Amino acid sequence: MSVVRLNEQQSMAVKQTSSPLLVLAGAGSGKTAVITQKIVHLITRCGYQPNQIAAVTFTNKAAKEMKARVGKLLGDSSVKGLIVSTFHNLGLNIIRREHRTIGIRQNFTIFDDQDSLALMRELCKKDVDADKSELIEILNRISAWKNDLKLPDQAIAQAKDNDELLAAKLYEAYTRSLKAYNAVDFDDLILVPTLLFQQNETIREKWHHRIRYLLVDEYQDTNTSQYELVKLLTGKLGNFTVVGDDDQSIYSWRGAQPKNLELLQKDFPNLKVVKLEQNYRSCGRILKSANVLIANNPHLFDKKLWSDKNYGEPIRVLSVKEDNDEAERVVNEILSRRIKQNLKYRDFAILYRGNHQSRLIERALVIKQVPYKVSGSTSFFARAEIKDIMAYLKLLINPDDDNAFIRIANVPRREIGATTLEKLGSYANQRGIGMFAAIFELGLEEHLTGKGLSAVRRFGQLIVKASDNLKRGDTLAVLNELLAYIGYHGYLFETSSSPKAAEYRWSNVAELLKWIEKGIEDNAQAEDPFATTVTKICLREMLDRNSEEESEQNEVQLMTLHASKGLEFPHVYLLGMEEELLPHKSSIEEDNIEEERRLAYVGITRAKETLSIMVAKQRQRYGEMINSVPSRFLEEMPQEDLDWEEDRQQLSDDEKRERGKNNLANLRKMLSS
DNA sequence: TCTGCATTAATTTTT
DNA sequence: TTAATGCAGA
Repeated sequence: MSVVRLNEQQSMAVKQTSSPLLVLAGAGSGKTAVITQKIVHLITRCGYQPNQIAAVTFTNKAAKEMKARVGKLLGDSSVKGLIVSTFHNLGLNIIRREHRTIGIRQNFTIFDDQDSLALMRELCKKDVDADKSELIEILNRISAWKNDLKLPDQAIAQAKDNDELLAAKLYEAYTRSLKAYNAVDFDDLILVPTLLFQQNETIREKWHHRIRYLLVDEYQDTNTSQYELVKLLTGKLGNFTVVGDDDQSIYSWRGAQPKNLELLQKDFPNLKVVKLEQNYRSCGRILKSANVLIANNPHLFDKKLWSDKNYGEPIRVLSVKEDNDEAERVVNEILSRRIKQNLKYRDFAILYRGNHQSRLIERALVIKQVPYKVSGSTSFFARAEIKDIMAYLKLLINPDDDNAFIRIANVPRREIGATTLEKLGSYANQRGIGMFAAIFELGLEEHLTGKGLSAVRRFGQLIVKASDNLKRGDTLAVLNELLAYIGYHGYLFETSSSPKAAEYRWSNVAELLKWIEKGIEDNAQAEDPFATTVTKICLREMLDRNSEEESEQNEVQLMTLHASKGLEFPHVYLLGMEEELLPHKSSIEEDNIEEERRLAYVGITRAKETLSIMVAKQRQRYGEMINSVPSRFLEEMPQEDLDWEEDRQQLSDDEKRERGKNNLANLRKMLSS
């Protein structure tokens, strides 16, 4: 690894440091190698100190991998101070350092979307009658405004209709609540630093000084506020390298603006552009199919990916009767190919459009006792028991977090009902303080009667005591003691449908505690290791923990197409290549086929050696079977490279004849080409 | 205030 | 089909 031969373009990309640089890096063209080599180059050849360089990615996984690679090249000790983090993490660090100027108190909470939803529900409770999907709709609008650097007053002023005006007003209220709770949401992690840099030249200069060179991975995924942050961080000098591929832009729903690639040329006239077009990952046929497919999309930049690897096996299209068969077929395939071709479980990846699709596959894998790993699923954090415990942790760190307070004041039941909370809330509101702080105010006694008051005060003391203990004792011991004291284990048994379910939920809690233990160890040098750990968990930074251990693990990889970006696998199974699934129904309705095509492109280009595409004729949806049609993307792919294979037993004679014809046609095409 | 039953919505992707 | 939500009654 330490001796990496770069091709001409890669080498140009690494050595170009005098002007801003855009690297257009096709799938599998070695962009991570370029970024890591460039960091090395900057440090060893250009006189940069490691702590003057920042490399920004979008996922924790990518950041972790990049850090490990650079560490390997230079030695872990000599990259001290080098920033390799996600956009959100970088923003978090800026907010932490500058919290005073921003007007946020230390130990602020990070709201994940579950928290935001709970808050929005609370805000709507009073006068707006909205169900969950409407709340999410409003939150999405707010998120879009934030990503577009629009503040509440602008949103209100520019509202086009009543719906929008309502959302804009809720945006204002939401922002005020976050402020009061001493909390920020995911979008704020970018928005707040960007606004700060826009408004405060001194601080901007300070960070210019701190970060002299910036590298951005997956640049096509940046949204408006992220691009603005990049510009503010690098200033007019434009000491940056951004790497991106418009064909792999799959996050427009999150505000990503692939046109930021073009904007760069306008904003930085001295921008240099380097294209990486040699693919080192996939065999020729897979690459060709991907190219042919993506040629159906319009392009910002021309790019011709090529490979000098061998052509490889045909791409198999496995057509099965229904989704159950799909799962069974894939698992059987993996089992037999593993034996026949002497492969490891981890050589296989199963990719799909939506998280729910993993369920059937998981079941089949469990039955056949195949070890597997589902990655990128955030469902862990959606679990009630995890949300409960996280709320306790957040409240311990930030007593102003009313959101957390409301969630757990009565969990487990301690006779603090809705009415009591309501009264406490309005009192706190009127006094302009947090609910937790309000508990101890004498004035509260006028608003709450004996029973409610004592229940609330008991709860307050519980938190105060635990918080005091945390300052002294061993964190984990204190947390365990707290859980034992509130009887959370017992509570799970009372509220679960079966003891088995309760045990499972408790094991989730135990898992969370294990993460915290590990986090505290890893961040022992931090000012507040416990708070740091909780923050990292909020940012999902510990989702795929101990990546080194993990790479030793031998498990079939399951993930969504989105989660697969940036990864590669020898053998890939692409599930559900059907209309309404890929492209997804809602994308068809919204006429956003191009992004779905890119998603398919990403999936196909993950494969190094073989690709198998699954198509089911019927699929269960909301409990009833519906017929499905092969995806239009299959038609767009080069037919001579596809090998259709029907499930033999389920073939009618007609279908067999049809298949034969097709195969013959394919064979002819192959011979003639 | 809590429990149990009935009704209904969900399946796009994530830091 | 499953999971979450809402309502009625104790």
